[in-house]
Amino acid sequence: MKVLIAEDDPLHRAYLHDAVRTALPECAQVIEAGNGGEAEKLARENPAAHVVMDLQMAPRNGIEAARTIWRERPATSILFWSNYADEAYVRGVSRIVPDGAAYGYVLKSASEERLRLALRSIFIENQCVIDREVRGTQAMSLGPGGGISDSEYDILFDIALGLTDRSIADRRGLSLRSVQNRLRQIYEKLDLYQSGETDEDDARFNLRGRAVSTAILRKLLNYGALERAEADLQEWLSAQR
Amino acid sequence: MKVLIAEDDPLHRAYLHDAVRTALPECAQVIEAGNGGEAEKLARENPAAHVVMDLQMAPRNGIEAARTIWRERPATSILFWSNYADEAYVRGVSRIVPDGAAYGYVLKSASEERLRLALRSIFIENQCVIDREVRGTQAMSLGPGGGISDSEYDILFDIALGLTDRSIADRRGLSLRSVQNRLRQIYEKLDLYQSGETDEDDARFNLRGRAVSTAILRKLLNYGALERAEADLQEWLSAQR
DNA sequence: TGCGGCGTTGCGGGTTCCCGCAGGCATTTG
DNA sequence: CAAATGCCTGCGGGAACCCGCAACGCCGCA
Repeated sequence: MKVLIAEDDPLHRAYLHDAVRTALPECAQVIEAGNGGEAEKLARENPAAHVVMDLQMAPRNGIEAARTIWRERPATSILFWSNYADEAYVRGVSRIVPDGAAYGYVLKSASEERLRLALRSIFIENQCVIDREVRGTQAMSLGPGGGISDSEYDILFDIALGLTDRSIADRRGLSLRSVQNRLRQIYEKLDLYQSGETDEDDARFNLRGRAVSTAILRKLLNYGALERAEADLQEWLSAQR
Repeated sequence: MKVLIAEDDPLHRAYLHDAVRTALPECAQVIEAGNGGEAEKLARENPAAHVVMDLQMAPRNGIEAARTIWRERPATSILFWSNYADEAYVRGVSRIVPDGAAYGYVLKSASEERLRLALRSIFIENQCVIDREVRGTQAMSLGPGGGISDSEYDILFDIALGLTDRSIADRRGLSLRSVQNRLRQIYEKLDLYQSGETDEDDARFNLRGRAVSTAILRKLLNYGALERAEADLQEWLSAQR
């Protein structure tokens, strides 16, 4: 058994290396990568390796790396090891995991015990392991209240990227009016209709912009997700002309 | 001499503790805090302590903690130790440092040698030390090209928060038209007028939203900065009625 | 004293955004 | 089959946004 570690912080990398060694004595080799690009290369060279992946790395982050690894080898087991349980990360991961692949999501704040347990569950038992707090944010996004559907999520990205209603309609294959309806639903779910509606001096906020800022503050959006969305957008733009 | 360490990651905290011990043998006591709130409390209890501060912490980040510490003791020496040289962080720090205070900004990716040197320079020689890459982003923001002035920066936050032109005018004490002029300058400096102006099919982008997304992608804005801006905004809103 | 640059403000317009209203189509339910 | 529900679409209008143009005050400079 081989394990590939992708993590840019040397301290955390060493810690991980140690945890893998003690949790998986049957592991013959531990390979280390310092960013997403390296991880993809090393995964290609070691086709049987399991992967432990940090999410925030530069210049190529964990989600992009995982996407290309899974594209080449859909059966790979990947354990994501992240600082945060933000919805943007959780959605980003759950949206790229192939059917049948085993994966896990544990927080860096978890105890070493939990980390070791997750390593064994995923790489030996081939079982999915999701950290408790992460499940919490997952449940919240599926609940009836603030739950934003996938299609709404897409359009949230579009306005976060600064696209026009017209462009969104083109891109998503909808009419202009439908885009606006979806926007309205998003505003609704983001609770933008309850601030400053005391008497008549509303109009404090531009709904479009306010949606983006509250999405960021609620961690539905973050830098990495926006970066990926921007890359997709550029790709679509150049395919357009 | 006492040194207060504020850093939420245990691994990094231990590393820092070690570095302080070896760089400053004359240091009698090293105090550790796990987040910004703790740091403020411990700084209050140890009025003579120098401070080493991580920027990204939860629930209270390094900039807020530094702000209150400096408000109570403007002469405190603070060394910021951060993962990133983003303009949002650099501006956030340089905007709160009091006159005459010694401070430093060192990246976590710097060698331990550099870290030790910075520790001695700031806490013993009372000298400012700014990491090379950080100076780079500082210079870029002051240069003639993409340099965004402070007043423009304020308004960039306002649109990122989703405020209306009218509200921005009220808040900043400007006329509506002046706000729009400043917005135009921001769009100019963000290079929003060069994408998709090939023939006539422009209008791909909503300038207002596009400004926010490119500001985030260029790291002029980030979560922490937006969070602080939102808090300021709420304060102003409640002072308004 | 006069001149030119800079920032601010007002006016008017074209465009986009936000939304109420109503009609069309598919699926579900009694 | 009829009614109901949900989603998409078009129309129209009021508000906000983006901007060209022009006037005014302020400051530095010859």
